Amino acid sequence: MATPPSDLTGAARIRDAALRQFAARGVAAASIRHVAKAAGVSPGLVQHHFRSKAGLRQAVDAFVMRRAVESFGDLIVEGSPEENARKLGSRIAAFIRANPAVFAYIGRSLLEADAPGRELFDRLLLVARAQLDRLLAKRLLRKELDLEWAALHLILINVGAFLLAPTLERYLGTSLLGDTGMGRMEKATTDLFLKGIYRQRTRQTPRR
Amino acid sequence: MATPPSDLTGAARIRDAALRQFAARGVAAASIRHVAKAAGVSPGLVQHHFRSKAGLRQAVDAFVMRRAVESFGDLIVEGSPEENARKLGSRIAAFIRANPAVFAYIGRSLLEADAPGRELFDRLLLVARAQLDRLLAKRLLRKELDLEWAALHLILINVGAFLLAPTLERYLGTSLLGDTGMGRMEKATTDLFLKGIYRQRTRQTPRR
DNA sequence: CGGGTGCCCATACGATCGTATAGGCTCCGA
DNA sequence: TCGGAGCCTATACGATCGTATGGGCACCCG
Repeated sequence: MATPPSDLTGAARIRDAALRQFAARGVAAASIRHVAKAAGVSPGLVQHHFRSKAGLRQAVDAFVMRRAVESFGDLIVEGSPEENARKLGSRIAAFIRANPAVFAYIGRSLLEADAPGRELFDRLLLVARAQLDRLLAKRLLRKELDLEWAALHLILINVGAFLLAPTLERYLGTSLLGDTGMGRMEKATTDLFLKGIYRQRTRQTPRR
Repeated sequence: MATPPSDLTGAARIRDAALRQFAARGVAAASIRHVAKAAGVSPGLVQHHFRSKAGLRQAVDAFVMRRAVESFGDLIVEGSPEENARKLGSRIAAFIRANPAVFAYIGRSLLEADAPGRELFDRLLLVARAQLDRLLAKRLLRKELDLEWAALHLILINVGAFLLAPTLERYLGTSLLGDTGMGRMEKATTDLFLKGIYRQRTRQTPRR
């Protein structure tokens, strides 16, 4: 109501409402009329600014990608594996905390394996792969690591957690977004990537 | 056309078609008319056997639950962490290979956090937790491991992979269900749980 | 032989979807 | 002053959804 400054007028308000509706209901289930009502405008205005529903989704995708790139584009690599793992983990956690709707939308979008969802996935994967490549260049990764699957694991765990957030929260008893819930997930996931789940063996590492 | 034997007449054929359609498109997006066409019957017959779409979903849920329980109830634990990780991985892989549609539907169902989805999740989690508890009793797990999140990680990676299967397959270039695709995912995931992704440090690991 | 009980199909109804179209309001420059 | 451009609303159309209803056809028991 308080007419937030510049950006949040007109199309931007619709775009934000669409992001939230898409994330909450899924792109297919969120109708233009829903989005319009959530944004407090008429359905016709949605078509006016974005030609069609596909156009609206394109705008949302572009917005999401902008946020993702500016949040993960500048990760630096230095120090021990432990430092890096924790840094990556806390960076992801911070992004989720700051952009919960954006993150939820990413998960939804990947589900619908249509063209926009695929492109979003490709670009997300590029970010993950870039980070892994930097770690690889610093020789911080296991030698036989399957790089492609490692990137997928990163995405699956984080995105998956938010796709199933309502279910997970019921199980864990706390909000996934809260400080305690987020911290716990961050630590568990970081430890998984760092050490796996099994007891450390006195490595003789018998090379296959 | 070839009039499949006994079970696959009438309602069963509709139920199977519904399972596949629900898994592929999501429950909301798969219409009764789609299901009917996939089953080769008229839309009216679907209502006749299952009163409504909710009734149809109930039938599918019951069928899926039966399959899941009979497939994971008897996991045994023995041997080294490596053995156990590989055994668990291959068991999951075998189930997925044998029941791809069932597994995909489970993922979809978890997404919709309604009552059937929640119950499915609870029972799935029970299986994962039971397996971890058995590993714990054998002292095969890291001491400070977050057991609840470890179970979630197991589910997230496997379920998530299949939720995003079409997208992943395009990226990996092979079918997730094929021998090569499945084997690669199995190995990568097992290795993640076994060793994480980072280079093994020259562990001084002073006992425990 | 006659009537009922399961399968199965065809049609219809109201709601909601995406989209097209036309009309108002405001504001600014010629 | 006035006319066009940009934002916004209202209404209408065809398609598709879930569901209700009624009618055929086969088979079986009286």
